[in-house]
Amino acid sequence: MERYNFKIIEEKWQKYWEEKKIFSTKLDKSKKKFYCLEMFPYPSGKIHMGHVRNYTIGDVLARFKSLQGYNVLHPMGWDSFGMPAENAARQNNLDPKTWTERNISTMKSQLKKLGLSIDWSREISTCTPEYYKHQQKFFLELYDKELVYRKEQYVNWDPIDKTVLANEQVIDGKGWRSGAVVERKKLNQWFFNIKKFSEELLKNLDSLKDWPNKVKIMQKNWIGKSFGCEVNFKVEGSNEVKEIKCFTTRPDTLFGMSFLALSVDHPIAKFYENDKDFLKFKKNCSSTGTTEEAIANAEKLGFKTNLYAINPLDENIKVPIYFANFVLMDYGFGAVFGCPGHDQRDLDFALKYNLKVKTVVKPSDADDNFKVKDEAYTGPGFIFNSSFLNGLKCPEESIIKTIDHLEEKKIGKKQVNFRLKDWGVSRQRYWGCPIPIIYDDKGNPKKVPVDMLPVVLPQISKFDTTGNPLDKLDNWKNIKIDGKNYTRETDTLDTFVDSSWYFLRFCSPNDKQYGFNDDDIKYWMPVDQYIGGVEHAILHLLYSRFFMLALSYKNEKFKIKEPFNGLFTQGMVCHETYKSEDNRWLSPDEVETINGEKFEKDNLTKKVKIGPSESMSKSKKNTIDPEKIINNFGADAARLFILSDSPPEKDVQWSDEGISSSNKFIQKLWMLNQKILNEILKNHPKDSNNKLAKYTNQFLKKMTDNLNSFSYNKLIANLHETYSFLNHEMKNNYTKNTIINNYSKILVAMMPIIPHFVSECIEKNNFKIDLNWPSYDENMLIEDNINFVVQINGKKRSIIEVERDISENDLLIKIKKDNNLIKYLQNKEPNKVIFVKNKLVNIIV
RNA sequence: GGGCGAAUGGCGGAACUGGUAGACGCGCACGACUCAAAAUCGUGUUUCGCAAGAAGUGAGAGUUCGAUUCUCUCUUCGCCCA
Repeated sequence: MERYNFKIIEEKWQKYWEEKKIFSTKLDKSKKKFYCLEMFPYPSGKIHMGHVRNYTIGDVLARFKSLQGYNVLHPMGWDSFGMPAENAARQNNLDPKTWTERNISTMKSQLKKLGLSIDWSREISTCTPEYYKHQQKFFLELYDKELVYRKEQYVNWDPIDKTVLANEQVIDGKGWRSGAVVERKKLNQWFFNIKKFSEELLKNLDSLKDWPNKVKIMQKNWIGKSFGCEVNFKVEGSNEVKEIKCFTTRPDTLFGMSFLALSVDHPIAKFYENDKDFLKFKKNCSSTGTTEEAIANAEKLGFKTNLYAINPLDENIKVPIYFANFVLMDYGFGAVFGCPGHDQRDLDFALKYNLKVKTVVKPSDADDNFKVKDEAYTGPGFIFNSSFLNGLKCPEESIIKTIDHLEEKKIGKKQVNFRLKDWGVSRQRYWGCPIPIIYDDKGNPKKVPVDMLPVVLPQISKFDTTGNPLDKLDNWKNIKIDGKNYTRETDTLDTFVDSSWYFLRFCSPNDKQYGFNDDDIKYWMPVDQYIGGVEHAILHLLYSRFFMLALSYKNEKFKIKEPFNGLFTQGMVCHETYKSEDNRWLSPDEVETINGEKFEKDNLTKKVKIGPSESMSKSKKNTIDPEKIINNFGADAARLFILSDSPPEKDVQWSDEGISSSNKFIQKLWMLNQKILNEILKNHPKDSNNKLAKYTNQFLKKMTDNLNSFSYNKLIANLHETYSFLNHEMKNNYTKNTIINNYSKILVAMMPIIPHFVSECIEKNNFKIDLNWPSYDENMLIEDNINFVVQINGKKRSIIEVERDISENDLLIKIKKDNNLIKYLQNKEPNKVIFVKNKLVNIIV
C-alpha cells in the first residue's frame, strides 16, 4: 500500500488554498462573525517553536469556527519596528528596512508551510508608511484632545553609546552593550496620559469575562489603586516654605512619625541649589537606576535639612525633614512621612540616622509593652500610644477615623492614588514611527500639518555606534514651512504604540484615508479570541485597552471600549538542555543517543550532561528549528505534536520521540483510511450492530466540548482513541451508508487539527461529505445499560452492568445475588445505603 | 516581603458540578514477523504481594457514606510585583 507522502500532499493543499483564496475574508453582514487573532510576530529572522505553538492554537480555533459557519477573520502581520533591526544594522552595516523585509519574507514562507488558514490579503507591516501614517494621525488627534504632553523625565542614559536604555537593557547598573555605568538623566519626552483612564481601565476589567483571572489580577496590581489621604504638614525653620503636602495610605500611624522625607526633585530643593553637599547628594541619587526595584534595593540615604515638620495631630511633635533617595517625585507629592515602627524602609532609614522609633500598632495578642526593634510591624492589630486613636482596630477602623479627623480639622483630605504612571512614548532611536511634531526657533512644539503627513522615516546609509542617527541628519531635521524655519522631533514612538491598534487595521487593511473604516470595525470588532504569550499580560494588553479609550474619548463615533473580548495565554515550548564535560552548551543537533545515554556527536567518547528542560532559547542552545521539523515530519505532524501532551496554557516539553510518534500516527490514520475504503467496497448488506454510530456521536460531543474549552491536548487523545476504535470495529460488518455517514463526520472533526491530511482523504475517498461542523444527537449519548459501581463501606468492590434507571431496591436484590459481593454482605445488615442514580451505590454494614 | 498558581506512575498528562484515580501519549518489558536488525503489529505496564488482598494523588489534620476535587496548617516549585 502506498505510504502517505506528506511533502507532496501538504504542498498541494497549500497551493490549492492559496490559489482558490479559500481563506480570504469578506465583510458579509448576513453571517455571524468571529475575529480570531494571534499576537503578531516581530520579524527577527526565522520562526521559532513558540510561534508554531501560538499560531497552531489559533489556527485550530479559526478552522473550527469557520466549519461552524462563522465568517472568520484570521489575519497576520508584522510588528516590524524595533531595536533588533537597528542593532543588526550597526553590526552588519545593513539597512534596517532591508534586514526587516528579508526576515518577513523568510518567516512568511515558513508560516505558510504550517498550513495556517490566514487571510494573507490583509497582511500589514508596522514599519511601512502605509501603516504608520495613520498612527501619526492618531498621535495628532490625541494631541488635540490633550491626551499627549511633553515633560522632563528621568531616563537610563548610557554615556558611551549616548543613548537611552530600556530598563531591561540595564544589567547590574551597566549598559548591556557598552558596559558603561548607567546614569539617570533628565530628558524632554512625550507622554500619553494613560493615568487619566486609571479608574476606567481598572473598572472595565470586571467586564472581561473571558480573560484569565491571572492577567486581570496582574493588571489590577499594575494600576495599583490605593486609598489614603493627603496630609498638610506645617514647616518650621524657613521663611519661604510654610507647608509640605504628603500622600499616605497609613495616616493612622501619624503618631509614630519621626521624620519627613522629600524627593530630591521636590520644589523645595531649589532652596538648596547652592549647597555643594546637597548637589553631591543629588548626583549620588541619580546614579541609582530608575526602576522601583533598584530604588528598593539601594541603601537608604538621606540629606538632613535645617527644616522641621510639625505633626498635624499633635503640635508638640516636631520632626526633622530629609531629602531621601527612596522618595520619587512622580508618586504622590514627592514627599512622605516616615513611621519607622511600621514600615521597614522607614525603619532602615531611622536606624541609620539614629531617629526615634515609636511603636503605635500592636498585634491583637500583644500588650502595651510591645515594641518594634529591628523589624517593622506591618500586620493588623490595635492602635496604641496614639492619644485619641488608642484602641482602634487597625486597619479596618483606624484609617477611616484618622482621615475623618484630618478632614474635619481641614489639615488633610481623603485621596485615591494610582501606581500607574503616564506612558512615556519617546524613544531616541531611528527604527520607529517618527513623531509628527516640529519645533519653532524658540523650541515650541507644533503639529506637522496634516497635508504633510506622513512624516516618512528617511533612508540612512551608515550607522555608527552612538546616538540617534535622525539627530544628525540635518537635511531631514531642518525644514521650512511658509518661510519659517522649524526643526523636526527626532524621537520616534515606542513600538508598543504600533501594536496598540493593529487589530483595528486588520479590519480595513487597505483604507487609504484613515487607520480604519467605521463600518468594518463595527462588524469585526472586538476581537473574539486573542491568543498570545503571558509576557504581554501587562504592557501590550494595557496599552491596547488604553488606546481604545483614548480613541473613543470626545468621539461619539468610536464606541469600542475593550479591544479583546476573549484572551488566551499559551505556555512556552521547552526542551532539555545539554552541556559538554567542559560546560559548553550543546544543541540537540550536537548530541547523539546510544543505548539511552547521550554523547557528543563529533566525539562519541565524550558524555553529555543532561540539564533540566527549559524554555527554548538561543543562549542555552536548546532550540529546535521548526523548518527542519516540517521538512522531516510534515506540518500536520508538527501541529499534532505541539497540541498533544500538555494543555495549551501550560509549558510543553518538546521531544524527538513525540514528534516522530505524531508522524507515525498520521501514517496509521492513512492505513486506516484504506481499510475503511475496503470495507465500503465490500458492500455489506446489513449493520451487525449500532456501535459505530454511537461511538461517532460520543466522539463528536467530546471534540466539540474540548474545542470550546481549549482542551486541545484532549482532542489529540480523542483522535488516538478513535483510531483504535475504528481499527477494531471494522472487523464488524457495516453497510456502505453507515460507514460513510459516520466516518465522514469523524474526518471533518479532524480537519482543524490536521487539515492537509483530511483534505487529501476527502478528495481521495470521493464520497459526498458535508463540510460543516457535524452535530451530535444528545439522545444517542444515553446508554441502555450502565456500569454501576458497588461500594461496601466506601470501598469499590465490584462493577455490575445493569439496565438504565434501575431503582435502589432492584439493584440491592441484584447485589445480594452477585457472587463477587456475597462474601462482603454475609450475615451483615446494611446500616445505611447511599444510592446515586445510574452511577454508584455505597452500602455501609 | 506581597499577590497568583501548581504539586497525580519511570516521564508528559486525564478524571464533568465531591462518586470506578492513572484516559491518551512517551518510555519500558514480553511476544509475532525476520537469518538478524530496523520498521511494523500484538499484549502488558501505579507500588508491595505468587495470590487473595493491601496501600496510594507533596506532608499533616478536618468536613463527608465517600476527597485528586472542599476547609485549615506546612513544604517545595513556578509566574508576577516589590
